[in-house]
Amino acid sequence: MTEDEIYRGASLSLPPDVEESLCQCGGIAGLVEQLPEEGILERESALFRALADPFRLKILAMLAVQPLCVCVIKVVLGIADSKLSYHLSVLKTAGLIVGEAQGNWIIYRLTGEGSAWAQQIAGNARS
Amino acid sequence: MTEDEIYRGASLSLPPDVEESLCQCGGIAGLVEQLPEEGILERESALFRALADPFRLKILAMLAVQPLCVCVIKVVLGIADSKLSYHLSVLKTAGLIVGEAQGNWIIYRLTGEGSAWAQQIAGNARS
DNA sequence: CCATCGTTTCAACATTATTTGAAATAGTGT
DNA sequence: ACACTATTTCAAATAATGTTGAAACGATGG
Repeated sequence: MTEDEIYRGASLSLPPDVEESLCQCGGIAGLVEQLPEEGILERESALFRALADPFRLKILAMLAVQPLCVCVIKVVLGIADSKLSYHLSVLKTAGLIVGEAQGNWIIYRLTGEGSAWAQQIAGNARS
Repeated sequence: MTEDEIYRGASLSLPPDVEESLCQCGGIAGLVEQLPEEGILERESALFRALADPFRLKILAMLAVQPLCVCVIKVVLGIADSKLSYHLSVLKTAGLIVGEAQGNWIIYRLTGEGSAWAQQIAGNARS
Protein backbone atom coordinates (compact mmCIF):
# COMPACT_ATOMS: atom_id res chain seq x y z
CA MET A 1 0.00 0.00 0.00
CA THR A 2 1.85 3.05 -1.27
CA GLU A 3 1.45 6.64 -0.09
CA ASP A 4 -0.04 7.42 -3.42
CA GLU A 5 -2.76 4.88 -2.96
CA ILE A 6 -3.52 6.22 0.47
CA TYR A 7 -3.81 9.72 -0.89
CA ARG A 8 -6.22 8.69 -3.56
CA GLY A 9 -8.32 7.16 -0.83
CA ALA A 10 -7.91 3.92 -2.78
CA SER A 11 -7.04 1.70 0.15
CA LEU A 12 -9.17 3.16 2.90
CA SER A 13 -12.50 1.60 3.68
CA LEU A 14 -14.96 4.34 4.56
CA PRO A 15 -18.61 4.84 5.42
CA PRO A 16 -20.48 5.23 2.12
CA ASP A 17 -21.61 8.85 2.51
CA VAL A 18 -18.17 10.02 3.60
CA GLU A 19 -16.61 8.21 0.68
CA GLU A 20 -19.00 9.74 -1.79
CA SER A 21 -18.58 13.35 -0.73
CA LEU A 22 -14.86 12.82 -0.37
CA CYS A 23 -14.67 11.71 -4.00
CA GLN A 24 -16.58 14.82 -5.05
CA CYS A 25 -14.00 17.10 -3.52
CA GLY A 26 -11.07 15.31 -5.13
CA GLY A 27 -10.42 12.58 -2.57
CA ILE A 28 -7.97 13.01 0.23
CA ALA A 29 -5.64 14.98 -2.02
CA GLY A 30 -8.44 17.40 -2.84
CA LEU A 31 -9.25 17.76 0.83
CA VAL A 32 -5.66 18.47 1.76
CA GLU A 33 -5.44 21.23 -0.83
CA GLN A 34 -8.17 23.15 0.90
CA LEU A 35 -6.39 23.28 4.24
CA PRO A 36 -4.41 26.29 5.48
CA GLU A 37 -0.60 26.03 5.42
CA GLU A 38 1.31 24.85 8.46
CA GLY A 39 2.80 28.28 9.09
CA ILE A 40 -0.62 29.85 9.28
CA LEU A 41 -1.91 27.19 11.64
CA GLU A 42 1.12 27.79 13.86
CA ARG A 43 0.54 31.52 13.99
CA GLU A 44 -3.16 31.22 14.60
CA SER A 45 -2.81 28.66 17.35
CA ALA A 46 -0.18 30.86 19.01
CA LEU A 47 -2.70 33.69 19.02
CA PHE A 48 -5.34 31.49 20.59
CA ARG A 49 -2.84 30.35 23.20
CA ALA A 50 -2.33 33.98 24.18
CA LEU A 51 -6.09 34.37 24.56
CA ALA A 52 -6.47 31.16 26.54
CA ASP A 53 -6.38 32.62 30.03
CA PRO A 54 -8.99 34.52 32.06
CA PHE A 55 -6.51 37.06 33.43
CA ARG A 56 -5.38 37.92 29.96
CA LEU A 57 -8.90 38.25 28.63
CA LYS A 58 -9.71 40.54 31.52
CA ILE A 59 -6.68 42.67 30.74
CA LEU A 60 -7.86 43.01 27.15
CA ALA A 61 -11.32 43.97 28.35
CA MET A 62 -9.84 46.63 30.64
CA LEU A 63 -7.68 48.08 27.91
CA ALA A 64 -10.70 48.17 25.63
CA VAL A 65 -12.15 50.72 28.05
CA GLN A 66 -9.01 52.84 28.00
CA PRO A 67 -5.20 52.64 28.05
CA LEU A 68 -3.91 51.89 31.54
CA CYS A 69 -0.69 51.67 33.47
CA VAL A 70 0.38 48.46 35.14
CA CYS A 71 -0.52 49.60 38.63
CA VAL A 72 -4.21 50.07 37.79
CA ILE A 73 -4.41 46.69 36.10
CA LYS A 74 -2.74 45.21 39.13
CA VAL A 75 -5.29 46.63 41.56
CA VAL A 76 -8.21 45.40 39.47
CA LEU A 77 -6.80 41.93 38.98
CA GLY A 78 -5.44 41.64 42.52
CA ILE A 79 -2.36 39.67 41.57
CA ALA A 80 1.38 40.02 42.21
CA ASP A 81 3.53 42.34 40.12
CA SER A 82 5.63 39.61 38.57
CA LYS A 83 2.61 37.52 37.69
CA LEU A 84 0.97 40.43 35.97
CA SER A 85 4.18 41.24 34.16
CA TYR A 86 4.26 37.69 32.82
CA HIS A 87 0.75 37.91 31.46
CA LEU A 88 1.40 41.30 29.93
CA SER A 89 4.46 39.89 28.20
CA VAL A 90 2.38 37.07 26.72
CA LEU A 91 -0.11 39.56 25.31
CA LYS A 92 2.68 41.80 24.08
CA THR A 93 4.49 38.93 22.35
CA ALA A 94 1.25 37.96 20.65
CA GLY A 95 0.93 41.49 19.31
CA LEU A 96 -2.31 42.20 21.13
CA ILE A 97 -1.05 45.06 23.27
CA VAL A 98 1.83 47.54 23.32
CA GLY A 99 3.34 49.44 26.22
CA GLU A 100 4.66 52.96 26.06
CA ALA A 101 6.87 54.33 28.80
CA GLN A 102 5.68 57.61 30.24
CA GLY A 103 7.83 58.89 33.05
CA ASN A 104 7.81 56.41 35.84
CA TRP A 105 4.98 54.39 34.33
CA ILE A 106 4.33 52.15 31.39
CA ILE A 107 0.99 52.68 29.74
CA TYR A 108 -0.44 49.72 27.90
CA ARG A 109 -2.99 49.91 25.16
CA LEU A 110 -4.54 47.54 22.62
CA THR A 111 -3.07 47.17 19.15
CA GLY A 112 -5.42 47.02 16.19
CA GLU A 113 -5.51 43.25 16.43
CA GLY A 114 -5.94 43.38 20.20
CA SER A 115 -8.85 45.70 19.82
CA ALA A 116 -10.51 43.45 17.23
CA TRP A 117 -10.25 40.53 19.63
CA ALA A 118 -11.45 42.53 22.59
CA GLN A 119 -14.58 43.34 20.59
CA GLN A 120 -15.08 39.75 19.60
CA ILE A 121 -14.78 38.68 23.21
CA ALA A 122 -17.23 41.30 24.39
CA GLY A 123 -19.56 40.15 21.62
CA ASN A 124 -19.41 36.53 22.65
CA ALA A 125 -19.88 37.56 26.26
CA ARG A 126 -23.28 38.98 25.38
CA SER A 127 -24.59 35.79 23.79
CA MET B 1 -5.26 52.63 52.83
CA THR B 2 -8.63 50.88 52.78
CA GLU B 3 -10.06 48.82 49.93
CA ASP B 4 -12.63 51.50 49.44
CA GLU B 5 -9.95 54.09 48.88
CA ILE B 6 -8.21 51.86 46.40
CA TYR B 7 -11.41 51.35 44.49
CA ARG B 8 -12.05 55.05 44.25
CA GLY B 9 -8.58 55.41 42.82
CA ALA B 10 -7.98 57.82 45.67
CA SER B 11 -4.64 56.50 46.81
CA LEU B 12 -2.99 55.52 43.54
CA SER B 13 -0.55 57.88 41.90
CA LEU B 14 -1.05 57.72 38.14
CA PRO B 15 0.14 59.29 34.94
CA PRO B 16 -2.02 62.40 34.37
CA ASP B 17 -3.81 61.30 31.20
CA VAL B 18 -4.63 57.88 32.61
CA GLU B 19 -5.95 59.50 35.75
CA GLU B 20 -8.13 61.91 33.83
CA SER B 21 -9.80 59.38 31.56
CA LEU B 22 -10.12 56.98 34.47
CA CYS B 23 -12.05 59.60 36.42
CA GLN B 24 -14.36 60.13 33.45
CA CYS B 25 -15.37 56.49 33.41
CA GLY B 26 -16.10 56.40 37.13
CA GLY B 27 -12.66 55.59 38.52
CA ILE B 28 -11.53 52.07 39.13
CA ALA B 29 -15.01 51.08 40.29
CA GLY B 30 -16.46 52.35 37.02
CA LEU B 31 -13.87 50.45 35.06
CA VAL B 32 -14.54 47.22 36.93
CA GLU B 33 -18.25 47.47 36.17
CA GLN B 34 -17.56 47.33 32.46
CA LEU B 35 -15.70 44.04 32.63
CA PRO B 36 -17.25 40.66 31.80
CA GLU B 37 -18.08 38.35 34.72
CA GLU B 38 -15.61 35.73 35.88
CA GLY B 39 -17.76 32.88 34.63
CA ILE B 40 -17.78 34.28 31.12
CA LEU B 41 -14.03 34.81 31.12
CA GLU B 42 -13.59 31.22 32.24
CA ARG B 43 -15.77 29.89 29.47
CA GLU B 44 -14.20 32.02 26.80
CA SER B 45 -10.67 31.20 27.80
CA ALA B 46 -11.55 27.50 27.81
CA LEU B 47 -12.75 27.87 24.24
CA PHE B 48 -9.53 29.57 23.21
CA ARG B 49 -7.53 26.83 24.93
CA ALA B 50 -9.30 24.29 22.73
CA LEU B 51 -8.34 26.32 19.67
CA ALA B 52 -4.73 26.74 20.79
CA ASP B 53 -3.19 23.88 18.85
CA PRO B 54 -2.32 23.47 15.17
CA PHE B 55 -3.60 19.89 14.95
CA ARG B 56 -6.94 20.94 16.30
CA LEU B 57 -7.23 23.91 13.97
CA LYS B 58 -6.43 21.63 11.06
CA ILE B 59 -9.12 19.21 12.16
CA LEU B 60 -11.63 22.06 12.22
CA ALA B 61 -10.53 23.13 8.76
CA MET B 62 -10.98 19.58 7.47
CA LEU B 63 -14.43 19.24 8.96
CA ALA B 64 -15.36 22.58 7.44
CA VAL B 65 -14.92 20.88 4.07
CA GLN B 66 -17.12 17.95 5.04
CA PRO B 67 -17.88 15.53 7.87
CA LEU B 68 -15.21 12.86 8.18
CA CYS B 69 -14.48 9.67 10.04
CA VAL B 70 -11.46 9.34 12.28
CA CYS B 71 -9.47 7.26 9.83
CA VAL B 72 -9.46 9.97 7.15
CA ILE B 73 -8.42 12.65 9.63
CA LYS B 74 -5.70 10.33 10.81
CA VAL B 75 -4.23 9.85 7.34
CA VAL B 76 -4.21 13.58 6.65
CA LEU B 77 -2.67 14.51 9.98
CA GLY B 78 -0.29 11.56 10.02
CA ILE B 79 -0.46 11.02 13.77
CA ALA B 80 -1.14 8.03 16.03
CA ASP B 81 -4.68 6.92 16.78
CA SER B 82 -4.53 7.72 20.46
CA LYS B 83 -3.07 11.15 19.86
CA LEU B 84 -5.81 11.99 17.41
CA SER B 85 -8.41 10.68 19.78
CA TYR B 86 -7.09 13.01 22.47
CA HIS B 87 -7.35 16.05 20.25
CA LEU B 88 -10.81 15.07 19.07
CA SER B 89 -11.91 14.78 22.68
CA VAL B 90 -10.64 18.30 23.40
CA LEU B 91 -12.65 19.69 20.50
CA LYS B 92 -15.68 17.65 21.51
CA THR B 93 -15.52 18.81 25.12
CA ALA B 94 -15.30 22.41 23.93
CA GLY B 95 -18.48 21.89 21.93
CA LEU B 96 -16.82 22.55 18.59
CA ILE B 97 -17.46 19.13 17.05
CA VAL B 98 -19.74 16.15 17.56
CA GLY B 99 -19.27 12.55 16.58
CA GLU B 100 -21.99 10.23 15.38
CA ALA B 101 -21.46 6.49 15.27
CA GLN B 102 -22.25 4.90 11.95
CA GLY B 103 -21.61 1.21 11.86
CA ASN B 104 -17.98 0.58 12.48
CA TRP B 105 -17.05 4.25 12.14
CA ILE B 106 -17.55 7.49 13.99
CA ILE B 107 -18.24 10.45 11.78
CA TYR B 108 -17.30 13.81 13.16
CA ARG B 109 -18.74 17.11 12.06
CA LEU B 110 -18.66 20.72 13.20
CA THR B 111 -21.29 22.08 15.56
CA GLY B 112 -22.74 25.52 14.90
CA GLU B 113 -20.10 27.08 17.09
CA GLY B 114 -17.36 24.97 15.55
CA SER B 115 -18.42 26.07 12.11
CA ALA B 116 -18.41 29.73 13.12
CA TRP B 117 -14.85 29.38 14.39
CA ALA B 118 -13.71 27.43 11.35
CA GLN B 119 -14.88 30.33 9.21
CA GLN B 120 -13.16 32.87 11.40
CA ILE B 121 -9.94 30.90 11.16
CA ALA B 122 -10.17 30.59 7.40
CA GLY B 123 -10.85 34.33 7.28
CA ASN B 124 -7.78 35.19 9.32
CA ALA B 125 -5.73 32.80 7.23
CA ARG B 126 -6.46 34.90 4.15
CA SER B 127 -5.21 38.15 5.66
C1' DC C 1 -18.32 -17.68 19.11
C1' DC C 2 -13.99 -15.86 17.06
C1' DA C 3 -11.24 -12.60 14.50
C1' DT C 4 -10.99 -8.13 12.79
C1' DC C 5 -11.56 -3.20 12.29
C1' DG C 6 -12.09 1.52 13.87
C1' DT C 7 -11.92 3.96 17.82
C1' DT C 8 -11.25 5.14 22.73
C1' DT C 9 -9.16 4.72 27.35
C1' DC C 10 -5.46 4.43 30.49
C1' DA C 11 -1.23 5.30 32.96
C1' DA C 12 3.48 6.63 32.57
C1' DC C 13 6.16 10.01 30.78
C1' DA C 14 7.76 14.41 28.42
C1' DT C 15 6.98 19.00 27.47
C1' DT C 16 5.24 23.45 28.17
C1' DA C 17 2.93 27.03 30.83
C1' DT C 18 2.17 29.39 35.12
C1' DT C 19 3.29 30.91 39.75
C1' DT C 20 6.42 32.60 43.32
C1' DG C 21 9.63 35.46 45.66
C1' DA C 22 13.89 37.72 45.33
C1' DA C 23 16.81 40.60 42.81
C1' DA C 24 17.56 43.82 38.95
C1' DT C 25 16.45 47.98 36.11
C1' DA C 26 15.11 52.48 35.05
C1' DG C 27 13.02 56.84 35.86
C1' DT C 28 12.01 60.79 39.39
C1' DG C 29 12.56 63.92 42.86
C1' DT C 30 15.97 65.33 46.87
C1' DA D 1 24.78 60.37 44.90
C1' DC D 2 20.39 58.74 47.47
C1' DA D 3 16.03 56.95 48.27
C1' DC D 4 11.77 55.87 46.14
C1' DT D 5 8.40 54.09 42.83
C1' DA D 6 6.87 51.37 38.92
C1' DT D 7 7.93 47.64 36.38
C1' DT D 8 10.62 43.67 34.58
C1' DT D 9 13.66 39.65 34.90
C1' DC D 10 15.27 35.38 36.71
C1' DA D 11 15.48 30.73 38.46
C1' DA D 12 13.24 27.36 41.10
C1' DA D 13 8.84 25.15 42.18
C1' DT D 14 4.37 23.70 40.64
C1' DA D 15 0.66 22.77 37.65
C1' DA D 16 -1.40 21.84 33.25
C1' DT D 17 -1.18 19.76 28.67
C1' DG D 18 0.38 16.75 25.17
C1' DT D 19 2.46 12.22 23.78
C1' DT D 20 3.22 7.24 23.74
C1' DG D 21 2.25 2.40 23.56
C1' DA D 22 -0.50 -1.14 25.37
C1' DA D 23 -4.91 -2.70 26.52
C1' DA D 24 -9.99 -2.33 26.16
C1' DC D 25 -14.45 -1.64 23.74
C1' DG D 26 -18.12 -2.14 20.56
C1' DA D 27 -19.69 -3.21 15.90
C1' DT D 28 -19.23 -6.33 11.97
C1' DG D 29 -18.71 -10.37 9.22
C1' DG D 30 -17.32 -15.30 9.00
